[in-house]
Amino acid sequence: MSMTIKEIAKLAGVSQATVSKIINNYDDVGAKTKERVLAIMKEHGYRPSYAAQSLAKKVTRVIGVIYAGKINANFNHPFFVEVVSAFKKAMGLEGYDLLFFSNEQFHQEDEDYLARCQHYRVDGCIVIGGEEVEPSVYDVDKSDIPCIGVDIRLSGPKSAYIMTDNLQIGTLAAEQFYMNGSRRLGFIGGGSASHISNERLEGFQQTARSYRLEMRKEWTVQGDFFEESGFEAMKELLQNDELPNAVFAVSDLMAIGAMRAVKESERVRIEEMAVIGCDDIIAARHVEPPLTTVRQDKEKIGRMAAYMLNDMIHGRIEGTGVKLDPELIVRSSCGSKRRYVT
Amino acid sequence: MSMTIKEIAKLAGVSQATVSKIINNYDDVGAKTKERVLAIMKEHGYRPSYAAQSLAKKVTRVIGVIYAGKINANFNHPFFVEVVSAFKKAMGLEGYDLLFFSNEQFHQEDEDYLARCQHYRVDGCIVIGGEEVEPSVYDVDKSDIPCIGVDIRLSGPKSAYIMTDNLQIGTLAAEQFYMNGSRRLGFIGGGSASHISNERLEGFQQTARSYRLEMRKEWTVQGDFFEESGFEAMKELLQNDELPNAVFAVSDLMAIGAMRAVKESERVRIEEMAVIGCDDIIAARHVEPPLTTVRQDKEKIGRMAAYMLNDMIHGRIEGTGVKLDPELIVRSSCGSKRRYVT
DNA sequence: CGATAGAACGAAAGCGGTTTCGAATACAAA
DNA sequence: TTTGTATTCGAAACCGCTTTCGTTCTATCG
Repeated sequence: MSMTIKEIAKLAGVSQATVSKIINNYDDVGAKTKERVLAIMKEHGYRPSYAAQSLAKKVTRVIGVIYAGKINANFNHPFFVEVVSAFKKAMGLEGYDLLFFSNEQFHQEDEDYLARCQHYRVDGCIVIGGEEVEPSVYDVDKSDIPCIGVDIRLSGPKSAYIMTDNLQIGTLAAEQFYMNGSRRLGFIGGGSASHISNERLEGFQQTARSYRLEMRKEWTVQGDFFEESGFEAMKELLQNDELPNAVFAVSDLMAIGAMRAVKESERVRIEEMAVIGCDDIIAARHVEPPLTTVRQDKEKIGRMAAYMLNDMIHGRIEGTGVKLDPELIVRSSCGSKRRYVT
Repeated sequence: MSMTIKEIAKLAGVSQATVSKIINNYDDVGAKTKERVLAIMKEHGYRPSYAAQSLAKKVTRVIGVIYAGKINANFNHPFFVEVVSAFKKAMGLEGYDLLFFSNEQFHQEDEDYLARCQHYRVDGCIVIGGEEVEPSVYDVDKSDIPCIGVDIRLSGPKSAYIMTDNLQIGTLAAEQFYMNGSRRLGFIGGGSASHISNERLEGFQQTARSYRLEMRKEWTVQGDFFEESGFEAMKELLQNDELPNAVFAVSDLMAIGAMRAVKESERVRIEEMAVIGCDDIIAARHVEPPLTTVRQDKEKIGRMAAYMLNDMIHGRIEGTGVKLDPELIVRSSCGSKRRYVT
């Protein structure tokens, strides 16, 4: 077992209080005493108990990380990996560690994540993705711990959110199809319960309409943001008598799966089906053909989430919502050099 | 602020002890009392303080996650993402949450990760990758907290490690090159200080030698496991007067970068350069040409790491080392259908 | 009816720290 | 020498919860 502060104190012939002051850099400790105690601490590899400290100080220096919803948030989804990675780095600079809650036995018991956050008394928390249409269990408003949502709209005085502007995402995709000469547009969504997917669809539809591009409802199918679902979705799409000549998938993973389905089908060649994805994950540029995609600045999202959360923790800002601009990355899966038959 | 157990006790007209017993499911509290207290707790959204609990109980139910070394361990490296994801899931099933330590301000202060683990009094910890040749700072042996290393050999009574058999990895790659008809072999490593990279090289060399395949030392270059370094490494390789006709990179990311370099060069076409990677990350099958790779079972590594750690925590096993078998996945970047000129 | 064994509950001593505030000591100025 | 002012230190209360152990109360039995 680890040593306690009391033992160190005894060893050094001083009081607990003095040792504690040394740990916390108080300035009312003599230089020689300090040195001596420090030496003893080092010699015995003493580390103060975090639990005891945070109990006494009422501060944890820990941020809770919550993967919300069943829809699309996931520890190993490339989009979130990048976001969380940037978030982790930025929070680390501020001295925070990250606590990832297990969600495996979550649904057994009727406790929600926020309860876990309260339980741990984390200084703040980040909720990752998964906004669903039905009212969510994340009753953030009642909580008084600072919370930032990524791809999920959290409201309340101590909560904020950040996401890419989803309407714009849809718009950019549709515009590119127009420029590319595609006239018949399909859509692969992330589930009809997913808010962000629906908003992208909305932007996509609006723009398609204004350019007089054709969209049929049988050309709109839903997946779950992951690759396999994109593959299945495209297979389903290819069942139709008449086909679109372009498809926008709301995630690169699904777009990649969709392209695979096209390649495997004998009905249509990949050159005849323009594809646009969303996110610009690393794999996007490596697939064949390289994937045109609506890029989200994952690094920035993570970093800003950290800044905003940090500000909220220190009472510097009130809860707000931020939307970032997406950026179209044109590659040959829907390059402007190619022309498609209308 | 959250309520305390004392307030709940007062509200319910019972003692602290009774409330605590209810929280911890003791069986010496009356049914009616229990019900009443439970109702009050729910009504006020009471959650016991984790810090206070773990201080009193001396148990944390938290596992520390450490990304070790500067070489290759990284939060967003696809290999580790998969491993940690599986680990997280398995530990979650056991009721553990994961604490990710920030390493951003780590090197400023002279404290090592294990100290952080001790500080938090985590029940166990997992150290991810980054084994280096020089003696590491992870003085695990001195620590008494259960530790499992992934891709890093931890020793000591309370520590174990798990990794894929690196010699075999090298062997499989070389054998495939032989079967494929490649006779001149290049190698892209993960840094000469990386143990796992060096072992793969060793297996590769041994097998190459036994098949009498040619390896020149100028055909062996070092990267850092990430894509850009593979790109640079291949560019460097291509400077040579004479070239290999096959290259084994110790990570898929580097292999992908290397293929990109080949494609961009006018000196040699991608069809003339067989490439094998390692890991079998998701992108491997999607690049063009699809990447032949030595697969590591990332899911299994993560899962087994969890089991082993769990066993160690409960004193069921002593520290050991486990090596898993790799598996060759043949795709067209080095498929057996193609033949290379010797 | 008294004795007795459970059942139900509470007092109090930790767990390992922090922090306030007063005491003791040192040193400078008067 | 006396007084005043820093400087250095420690006693003790507290943070919120767990757990032991003893006490009280109730129900059952001879």
